[in-house]
Amino acid sequence: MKNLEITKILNNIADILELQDIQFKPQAYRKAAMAIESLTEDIEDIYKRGELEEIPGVGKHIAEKIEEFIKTGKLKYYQKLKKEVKVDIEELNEIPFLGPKKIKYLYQKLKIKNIKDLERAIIQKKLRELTGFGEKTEQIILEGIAFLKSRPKRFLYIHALPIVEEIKKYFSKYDFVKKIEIAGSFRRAKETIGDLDFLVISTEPGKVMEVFTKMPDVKEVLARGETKSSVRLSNGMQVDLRVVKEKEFGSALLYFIGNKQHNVELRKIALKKGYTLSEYGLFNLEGKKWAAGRTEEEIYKKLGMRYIEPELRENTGELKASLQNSLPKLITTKEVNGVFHNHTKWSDGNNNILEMAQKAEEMKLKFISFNDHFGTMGITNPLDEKRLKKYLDEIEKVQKKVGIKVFSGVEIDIMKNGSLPLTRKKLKELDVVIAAVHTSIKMDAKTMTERVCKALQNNPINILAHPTDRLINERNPLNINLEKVFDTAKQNDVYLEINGSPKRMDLSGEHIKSALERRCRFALSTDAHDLTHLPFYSLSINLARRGWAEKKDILNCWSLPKIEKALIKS
DNA sequence: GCCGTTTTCGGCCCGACTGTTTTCAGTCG
Repeated sequence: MKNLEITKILNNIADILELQDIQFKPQAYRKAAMAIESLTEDIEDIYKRGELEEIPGVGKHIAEKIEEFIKTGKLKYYQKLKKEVKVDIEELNEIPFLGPKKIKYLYQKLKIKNIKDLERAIIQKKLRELTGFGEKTEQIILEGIAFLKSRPKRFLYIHALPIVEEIKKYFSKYDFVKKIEIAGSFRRAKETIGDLDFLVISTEPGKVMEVFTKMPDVKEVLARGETKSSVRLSNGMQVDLRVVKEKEFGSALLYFIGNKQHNVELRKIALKKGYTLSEYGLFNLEGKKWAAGRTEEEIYKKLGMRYIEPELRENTGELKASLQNSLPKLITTKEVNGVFHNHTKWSDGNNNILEMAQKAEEMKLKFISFNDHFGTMGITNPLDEKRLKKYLDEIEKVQKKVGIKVFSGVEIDIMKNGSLPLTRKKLKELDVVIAAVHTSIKMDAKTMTERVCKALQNNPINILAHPTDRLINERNPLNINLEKVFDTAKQNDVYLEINGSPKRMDLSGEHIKSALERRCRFALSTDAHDLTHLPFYSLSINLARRGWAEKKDILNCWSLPKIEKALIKS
């Protein structure tokens, strides 16, 4: 899978071209890079079908370059460019507030090629002698380098959630704050969050800036203006806040929620319809007369579009769907009747079956499914055939004590050769069979794909758990051909798990969308190992929404009789 | 370098903040 390598190379080319003052080409390369990054399919497969130029932003020339890289593993054009510029643009461009213009100037004047050269020059106080640079710039760059060296990885959504709540609460006590709303990738419910973007309505922006930069958890004020400021919290998270007028709130929300590509395309649609769109509103091209901006709905409507939910704003077809009134009706928490894939003390969970079931009932769910480990992974205290029988007995007892449906089941290991460590007959006695790869995770894509597909074909499996097995910031996804797995799952009536465990978040929204296009169906799960993990199903709902899934696509949203019927394997 | 229901040529989203200037260029989102 060369998608990420190609993405990186195209972005690097864009950086170099920008350094060379070349107009518009950098944008073209970046646009193509972004499209390739968000592909869920292996770009080599697309190339083999001769469909590279179907990728938006990829034309004849970039397609040729991708082809060369796929065939030879190299790209002569890129190597030529790298020789021309001589500087380590990749590294230097990562430093905040240092862009192509300054990098170029620093090379011309001081022959600075990398971070090491740059640090040395600053220590020798050489930068401040250059026009356009001063002491302050030296300091900012030094801090940028320090930040880069110690920077945290992207934050998990679940880690950002309490911070968002706290900041909202903090502002609610000031009467000069009429409204505060979170935007950015958090609002789009991405699995990981780079920084937080807040939007405030107030007629006294000065006061808002004052209390924002003085929040108790602020470690550093990165920028402070009249209507816009940025701070860094003590945990390293950056928070941006902007104050707007009531009339601008909708347009500002659109702008701040993004994503960038969605905004760019939306602005183009506005231009085509005779408007210009910015964070200050929608204006008629002629006369610059204000046309809309109070709410997002109003702006979309004026452009002849349906409202697009933030989770869909990734420029992956939502704009077209909105124009054509064919947007999906996204699922809501209310529509989810229960959760699959929960662990108890019988394997590696912290609570017993009754406690978990009672908690689910308290949460007003209509069912819970227990799927303790079965197999070979010793560390999880897995069930064996002897304990399985007692486990099932206890589930039966708990069923009599609670007012919700309790499904029995296991999470069973898919062995290295694609077999399962329990017979077909025994598996069919369970309500819900969840299968997953847990061991021998370092396999080449072909072997891994065959392993998983074989398991799905030969066993009565209901749900394939965490299909990529990634752990955010900790473990890369499996080498696996997901498209093939999706097709095999579809053919064998296996539901794909949408695992809401914060570090897993697997499948991702992008993958769900791709699986949906292959007519797959899904099961939401918490992968709870503790009572307190049960609410994680809301994270799986985020993923389902980002993946365009509707009620009809999600097993958990159906009626109990329909679910029971769907779980019976022939 | 890409793209097309005004187009195969001539456009390509738009504005705030900062440091270093004395009106602006660079960077960021």
